[in-house]
Amino acid sequence: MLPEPFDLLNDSARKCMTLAKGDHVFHQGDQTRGLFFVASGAICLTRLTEAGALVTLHNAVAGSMFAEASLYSDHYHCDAIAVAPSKVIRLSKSAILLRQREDAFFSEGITRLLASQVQDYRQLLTLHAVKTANERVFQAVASGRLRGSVTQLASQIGLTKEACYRALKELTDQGLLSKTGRGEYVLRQP
Amino acid sequence: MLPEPFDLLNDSARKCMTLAKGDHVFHQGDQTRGLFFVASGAICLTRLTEAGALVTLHNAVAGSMFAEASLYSDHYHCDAIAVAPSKVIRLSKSAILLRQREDAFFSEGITRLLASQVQDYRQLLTLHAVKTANERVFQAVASGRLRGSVTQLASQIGLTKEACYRALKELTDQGLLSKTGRGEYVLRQP
DNA sequence: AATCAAATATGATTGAAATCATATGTTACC
DNA sequence: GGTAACATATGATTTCAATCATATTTGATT
Repeated sequence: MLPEPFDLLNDSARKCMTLAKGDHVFHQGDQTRGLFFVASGAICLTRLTEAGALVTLHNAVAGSMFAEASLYSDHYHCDAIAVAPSKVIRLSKSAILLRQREDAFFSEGITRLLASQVQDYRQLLTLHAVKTANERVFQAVASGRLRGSVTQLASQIGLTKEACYRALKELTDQGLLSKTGRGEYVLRQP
Repeated sequence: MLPEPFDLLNDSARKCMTLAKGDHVFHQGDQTRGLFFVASGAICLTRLTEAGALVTLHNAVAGSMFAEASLYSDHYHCDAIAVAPSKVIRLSKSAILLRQREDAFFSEGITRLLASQVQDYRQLLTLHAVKTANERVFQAVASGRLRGSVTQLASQIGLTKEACYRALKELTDQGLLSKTGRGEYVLRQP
């Protein structure tokens, strides 16, 4: 359930929390107690800047983590609020830092996880820079991003679901994509 | 010049390379020799997918790094090509992996760097999801992204420079931003 | 001082995707 | 078996940012 290498941590390092919509996971300024995995629901991270503006930093959805950087600071620098009924797992900061010092394999696992997240986010940003909907959807499919629903793809790549459906249709008409029996889209082999 | 913790590496672990536009830093499939820092110019990372489509993974600009994840694989999984005359510094994979094993402070520095990159990319993606140009520019300024030129800001947040200039003007007219004597934009204090 | 490149700044026009609307198909659950 | 929720699908209309055009200002280079 937890992504590597956090699956290696024993149960005492994990604290499950059930949240109603609107509940805080933590507040800006709270002492850091660990990082989090979203088991279900969604968590929104917002920060009140010095100038008084509310800035959204991240919307963490089921299956993803948040507050990794809290490992290296004493206080959370944003609010984490459930935007839907959610379950999150807190991974103890002290347990992680201890394990990281004692277990090189675990430590490398964290670095590896973060490096692959960086890669993925960069690719997503690059994808967002593609101007036309057709080309964007094509690149997204080509890089294997269409696994869940079209709606999920749409929100990932910064288009509406309608625009995605239309692009998929046009790309199929142009022969760049083809649809399998099970309704999946794949690249057309030249 | 190099970001922490790579500034700690001694000279023998750094290899400077000067590239003409179009030169390859490495090819997909090459043995990994390290990760890279872009001193000047710009490097584009592209991958040829199994299905034969060319996907851009990242555009690395001056001051940023690329191929961090190559630390954990034997072969580069993309091409890195200079899109302008560039200087890059290669940081030796073996030196990094060795140092990482022997120096906990160095190892933590890498994790810290990657964690803050993850944070930053996430925030940028969140920013890209903001629908209107005015709100997007406001959030960008509120989170301190307007340091360089407006043109740089524009490409970061996925707008044209014209749209940015217009948004800055409208936000100023609305009293949400104000312009300092030196032409800098700051949040209007309420 | 002259020249060139880039940043700043706006106006006019266009176009592509968002929005709104609607219909059917598919699961899942009481 | 009914209905509620969501995914798929596509047409009509609107809107906002992209594009194109142009001018001034600033900064660097010779």
